[in-house]
Amino acid sequence: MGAVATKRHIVEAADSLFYEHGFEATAFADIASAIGISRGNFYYHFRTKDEILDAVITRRLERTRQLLDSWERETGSARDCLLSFAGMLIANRTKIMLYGCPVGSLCLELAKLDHLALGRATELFTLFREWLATQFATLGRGPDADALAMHLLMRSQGVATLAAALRDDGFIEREVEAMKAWLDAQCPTAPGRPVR
Amino acid sequence: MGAVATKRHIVEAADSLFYEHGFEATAFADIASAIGISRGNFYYHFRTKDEILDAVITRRLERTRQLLDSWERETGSARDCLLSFAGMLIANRTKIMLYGCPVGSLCLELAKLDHLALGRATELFTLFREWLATQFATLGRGPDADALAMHLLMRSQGVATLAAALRDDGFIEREVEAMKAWLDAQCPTAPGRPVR
DNA sequence: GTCTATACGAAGATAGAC
DNA sequence: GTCTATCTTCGTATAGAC
Repeated sequence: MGAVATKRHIVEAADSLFYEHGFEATAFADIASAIGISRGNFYYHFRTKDEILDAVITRRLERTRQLLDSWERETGSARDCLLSFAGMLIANRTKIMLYGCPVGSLCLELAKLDHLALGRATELFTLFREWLATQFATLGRGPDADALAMHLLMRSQGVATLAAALRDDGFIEREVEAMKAWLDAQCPTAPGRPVR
Repeated sequence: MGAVATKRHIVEAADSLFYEHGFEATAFADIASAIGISRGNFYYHFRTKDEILDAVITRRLERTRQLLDSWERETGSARDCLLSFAGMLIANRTKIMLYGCPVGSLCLELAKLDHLALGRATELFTLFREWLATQFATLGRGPDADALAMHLLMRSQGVATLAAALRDDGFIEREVEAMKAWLDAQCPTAPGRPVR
């Protein structure tokens, strides 16, 4: 197998395992056995575990950008973009009920470890934050755009954490509905919206 | 030093360290050096690390019950009780910005570790959930009491996680104000509330 | 009750053969 | 590039002296 392919396999497996079991709890042996290589082979591609973490965060940033781009391409309006964000909680609910949000849980773990990579992991939040703010600004909420983006991010984090703790999928559905109702109330130009 | 006192010191130190650095990342050596005993002395009081975790959760449950009781004693109404809950995010904001919520972050870590103690840690959420629901029921929101309690819990979790990731204390203040405004809108009998 | 000394295993990291 | 073998450190846990 080529070096590029193996390296990609390592990062893909590490990405999943860091999400499902945490960064610290994931050993090289776990990643190695998941993709069928030896532990020793690791160090040809990465010198330290921190380098793998950095590659995982970089991969997540790239994939998140692609996801946000696809939402913009595939939906007709900023309002639909915001609904796509809320829908992510439903689409990923099986894993969220088991492991929470991959971004939030990683940031929390790195914060407790006082790990230098926390800043890079937080970029994932910043990416969502600025994209969401852009959508709200498009909807005429320019002055409040960032606060509204943070509020929506906050709610997604709360739903993910509580769903993982209580293992309750009905809760996710109810809160996503409430989130969409809140979004409707924030979109002054949306059709069918009751005027305040 | 007496056995009871030493045992209490161990649990107190473990409680703090599990919160600040995580359960797995905290070694016996860390707890031992924090309270000035030897590692070996540990096993006179606890046989395994899991036993310490159990004692920590039990301690947190007891202290949470005391906290909720004190809120009921010291405030005049169910509405004030709910405001006390929201105020907890302000009172503990320094630590929340560094480590998130002690309940949510512990549950997330135990979920990823597939640890048996997750159920016990979740009891902490259940304790808050039922107490909050009781307050909402007192305010005449009986049919929605549990959903309202879950919504408030959800928001507290979202605020704590995002505050820890972004290390932003202004964000906590803004979201707590929004939380209080939401609470006002949920209290039909509260004085000064604008009627919908 | 608390200590020192130590056994044991797990995990990150390295060396060198193929 | 990938492997096996090995080094080293660390962390849980145990044994036994004081």
